[in-house]
Amino acid sequence: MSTSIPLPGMPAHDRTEETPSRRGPTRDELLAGLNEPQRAAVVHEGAPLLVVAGAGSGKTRVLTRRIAWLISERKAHPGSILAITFTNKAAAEMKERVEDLVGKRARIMWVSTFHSACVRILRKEIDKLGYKSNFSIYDAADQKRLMALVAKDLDLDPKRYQPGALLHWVSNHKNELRDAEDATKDAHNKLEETYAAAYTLYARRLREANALDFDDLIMLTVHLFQQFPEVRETYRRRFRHVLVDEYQDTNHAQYALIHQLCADTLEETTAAGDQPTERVDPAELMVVGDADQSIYAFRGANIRNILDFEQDFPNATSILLEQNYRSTQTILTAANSVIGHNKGRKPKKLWSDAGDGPRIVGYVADDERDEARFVSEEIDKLTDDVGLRPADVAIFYRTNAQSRVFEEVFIRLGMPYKVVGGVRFYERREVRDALAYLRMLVNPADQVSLRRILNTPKRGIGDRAVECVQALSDREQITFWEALRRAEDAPGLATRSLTAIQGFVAMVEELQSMVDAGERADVVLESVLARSGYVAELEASDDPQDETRVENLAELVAVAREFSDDPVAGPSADPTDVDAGIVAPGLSDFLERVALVADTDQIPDATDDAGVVTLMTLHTAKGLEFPVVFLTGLEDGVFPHARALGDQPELEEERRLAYVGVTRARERLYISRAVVRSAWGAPSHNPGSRFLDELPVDLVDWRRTEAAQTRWGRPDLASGSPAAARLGTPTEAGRRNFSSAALRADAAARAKPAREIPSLEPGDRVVHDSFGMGTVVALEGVADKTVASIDFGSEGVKRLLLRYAPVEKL
DNA sequence: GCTGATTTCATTTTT
DNA sequence: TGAAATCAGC
Repeated sequence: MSTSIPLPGMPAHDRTEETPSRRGPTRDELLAGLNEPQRAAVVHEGAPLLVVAGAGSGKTRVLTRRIAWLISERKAHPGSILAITFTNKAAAEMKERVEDLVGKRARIMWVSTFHSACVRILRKEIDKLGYKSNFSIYDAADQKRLMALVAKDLDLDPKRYQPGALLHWVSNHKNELRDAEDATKDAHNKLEETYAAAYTLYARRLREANALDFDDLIMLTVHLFQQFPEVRETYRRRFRHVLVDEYQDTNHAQYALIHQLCADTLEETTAAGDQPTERVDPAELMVVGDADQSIYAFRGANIRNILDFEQDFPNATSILLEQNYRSTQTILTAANSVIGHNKGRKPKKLWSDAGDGPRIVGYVADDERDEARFVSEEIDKLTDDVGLRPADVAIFYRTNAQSRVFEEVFIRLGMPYKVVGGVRFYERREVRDALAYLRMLVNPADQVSLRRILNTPKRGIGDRAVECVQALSDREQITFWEALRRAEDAPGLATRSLTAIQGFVAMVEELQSMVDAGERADVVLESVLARSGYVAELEASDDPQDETRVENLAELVAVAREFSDDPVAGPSADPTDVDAGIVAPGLSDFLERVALVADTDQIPDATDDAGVVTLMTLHTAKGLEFPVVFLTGLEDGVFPHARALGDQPELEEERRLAYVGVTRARERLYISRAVVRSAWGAPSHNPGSRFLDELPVDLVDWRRTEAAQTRWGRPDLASGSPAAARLGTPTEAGRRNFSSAALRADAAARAKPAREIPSLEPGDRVVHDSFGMGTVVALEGVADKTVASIDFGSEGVKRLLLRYAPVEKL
């Protein structure tokens, strides 16, 4: 396999096709409509550059114009540009926009996600690390299954060591570039030793399966560069310009990768070695991001990367983009005010010259259904009075589960909507099954996929048979697949099972010969579905769910067909791959695309779904904007989430999430909460979100407050009763916000008379006679019926009736 | 080996 | 509340 990357300029063939009619854009065109700092970022030369881009400050514009500028003005070869985004969708958009500016030659740029870029590199180089280049890529569900197997093999108590927790731990290590060996060395207690053991076995199983998980893609690329400086230099020579979007969401491994490619001083990996590799000047680096929008710390993103950029890359400069082109000043002031409560952030104040716009509208609902009803009525009003379309409206919530109430109420009221996210297409059981078939055809060593489909549909190969085959594979040191092929050698295998296995092996081998013959992905897929009896089983079923399953599979076939038909879908789009012998997109290209591309985004396009309201979590909302935004469920325990209440860093992340939510709105922002919300069956009484207290009072027009509910029952919805409105004004409320702080104190006071019930609020530290120290997470009920959910750390979260529970406030 | 019943346990998730 | 995972019982 060809391992060297042709240098920029070497593959001349891509230029021949270029349409000479299209003259490149002029300097003025490239800089048109940019403000001063934006312009500075576009034309910046030399030292590493950090662009701190507040929400809506036009960062995508800066990125695309800069790339166009590099190509057009500074004569950079497109092949020498590496631009990293966090989603494939963003990558595709950026590529398209640059192409619009400078023409087709932009196509050979590497505009991709970290993961795609790494896969591309690893497919060429991974043999150096002892893997085969047809490696499988395991997603979260595969990882979980594999880790569950590992835990079972190690005889770990599934209560104490949950696969999810183990994986999280492993993932953290990988993100820190620490392999299983490092983890084992650093294990200082029994617990860590067990975790390290799980990591070790998990890593071994992955390797045996010739599979990488998402974290491996990055970590192994970094390891590759560290262990093979000459490979690294090849890529350093190639990429003269590196641009990274959403830099605040990079983890350590990703940072290290960038550092490998762009830093001036490389750690002394070569010093110990023999022949010093020839040094290459560092690439020009520009990173763009906004620390205030870092909301993926829970997944390993390290906000320090952006905060410490100037230390990490000496003589770096930074540019601050504060002018916002999206929202009204009211919305920005609210956003600035909320985010201002985070500590240790670099000061940044968004501003706009779009005018103040309408005030923020607040609403306190009786319960979550009432909240949904309010939202729906308000949307109706907006469409009638202001001429907005439902598509202009987005509804955000903290957790996916909250979408259900909206769906129920919207269906009843006839409000058209679309939920984005939730159970995704590629996570559906039938889709995963089908993909598992395809993956094991390409990479038979892929044990997780193989075992997933071995008995799906049911063909009489049960646990017992699997154990026998596993024993054989262990004894003979062969892969599970090899063991299946030699099943007749497996002791203790029932004849029945053996026949079933042989039938399965024959079927797979036949399908594999299709793959080897280079058959199209959709054709292979259809054969798999037919030959395996998978579709037949679903069609025979009378479960209505199975009907949609068949439809989903048809959809998957359609996706595969479209992919196979698309001449630029495969790696052949990159001329440097042509000499590697890869021509048409094949099955493995399809699998790669599927593994690395999340759902082809279902966010309604303004043009084709004009009549649909969009519902999504705050996380999915990042990067989007809507004329009208409803921020719902603003309750302590919901948003901020209960798990974050007792923890400062997590609380700050929640606050950034709130900041992201608020800044999605262009013109109108609604904030709402429910006094009572049914969570997991039992209704609970939630205090208002502390973020509500952080909004400037005069910016919010409270249509209804909690006081309105408790004192007057059904409120006047149109504009708020005079009394309620008065209570919402700063003067009457004693210049306090009408939400949590005041009301929490109120509730506590009213709860007092009963007896010695401690007056608690979420976040309070308490001590319990037998559970020890804990943090109050939530409160339900009033007076002597108050039930507190208290997190006792390792003891778990307990729900205690305060009247009896021996708890004491600290 | 397969099935219905019971039990368990619930963030966010660009890749 | 509801989905998924595990467990008896056939």
